[in-house]
Amino acid sequence: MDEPAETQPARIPPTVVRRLPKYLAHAQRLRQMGVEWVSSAELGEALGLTSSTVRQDLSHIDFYGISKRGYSTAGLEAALAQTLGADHEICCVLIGAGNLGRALALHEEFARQGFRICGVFDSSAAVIGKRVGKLVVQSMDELPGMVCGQDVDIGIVTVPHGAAQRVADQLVLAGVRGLLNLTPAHLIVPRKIPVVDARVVASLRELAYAVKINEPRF
Amino acid sequence: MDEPAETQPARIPPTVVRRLPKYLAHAQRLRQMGVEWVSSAELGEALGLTSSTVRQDLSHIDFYGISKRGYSTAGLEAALAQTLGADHEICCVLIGAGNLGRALALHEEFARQGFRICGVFDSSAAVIGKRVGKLVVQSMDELPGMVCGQDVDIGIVTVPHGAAQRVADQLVLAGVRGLLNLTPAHLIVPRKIPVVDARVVASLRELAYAVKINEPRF
DNA sequence: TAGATTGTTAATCGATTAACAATC
DNA sequence: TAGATTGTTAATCGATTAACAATC
Repeated sequence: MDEPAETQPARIPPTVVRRLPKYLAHAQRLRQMGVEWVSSAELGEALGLTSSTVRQDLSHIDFYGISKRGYSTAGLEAALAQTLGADHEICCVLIGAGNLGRALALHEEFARQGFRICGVFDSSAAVIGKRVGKLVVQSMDELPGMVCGQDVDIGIVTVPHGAAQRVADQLVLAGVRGLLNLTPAHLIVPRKIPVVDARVVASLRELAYAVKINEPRF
Repeated sequence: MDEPAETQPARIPPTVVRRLPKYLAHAQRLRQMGVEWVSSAELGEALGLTSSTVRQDLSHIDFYGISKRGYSTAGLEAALAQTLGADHEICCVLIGAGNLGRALALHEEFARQGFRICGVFDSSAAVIGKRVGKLVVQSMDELPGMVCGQDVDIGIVTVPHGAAQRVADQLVLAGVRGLLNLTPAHLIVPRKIPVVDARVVASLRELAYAVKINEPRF
């Protein structure tokens, strides 16, 4: 009924949100390397942006630089982690225990970055019951129980194109709050459920086009 | 010295290029399902775009729809494949034979879509010589020979953050024409070499933020 | 023919860059 | 202090949407 009273409810433009993880990764790395301060010009050079874009972007988070010194790497890291919600673990389930799915489940970088895979599911009897690291591939029937029992936030979809929409429906029904889509399909879900696409083949196509434009071979 | 005489040299805006692979995947699928015609409104609905965006996007490729019927799925697929260079095989090398790298090398979808992995490389003696499907992990010393011998277009980088820039330098030196970056690093390369980022962790962060904004839990 | 759907132009919207006063 | 670097406003640039004449 009132105006939003909390600090920082202001929504950050999508294009800026997409860059914030890059600043976070870079700030993390600089701090680990013992660098204490970084300027917008240095950040821009490291990430392929103008210093102007960097300052605009960082003006969206609750953190300020200091004239003549720049940004504290530790402070920047903390503020970005807080804004992005990277300061606590997030629980994910992964659907599709093919090569790609199993590799993602085993990818230590996810756990290091706070994304815990707490379940791997598949519909094929051939893989149900097999181990993937410390987990065992479960049947799709067990999905709803795990999602509501363990407060699962995110579903990662790594199934073939033809199965993708059905799996997305099951995940939404089970109650996940967002989907990471690694399939070629476009997933249709209720408006309240965000979907982020991470399609490697599409990225390869985009790259192949850029390569071709540079100096056509055919 | 002359004006560009070829057809279609006009450069397509980056934002459109990024959507073309989606149209291609969808047109492929529709054709396979036996659907012969599709309207801009249907394409938009299937891919989460307005019909206006669809018509604008398709105006950049050398293909025309027909009033009252829409676009021929087969014609659309062919024109998009031609524009994107998806009508011939592209040879890739993959650097980094960890979980993710091996999974990508084994991912049949790449081959199906015309991206042939013709070499897997790693700098760690522990994995050199091991099999990955039909390939054997090679030492980085053998990279330059393979790239120029086999006309390799694309290098796929799947190594840890700290090794990414060094590997990118080696790939560029060896002569690849574009890089697909799956590491958290931002790669700095000569202006003529396009880089496309496909960072799964960054995508997860973006998603986690969207989820948090929807209904904050913390 | 009448109606639906295209291709394209013009209007709106959003993102990036430039510029500069404030400030450490 | 003088100089460098921020935060922010204004200007530019590009992308999306709306509108509509052309046309099958």
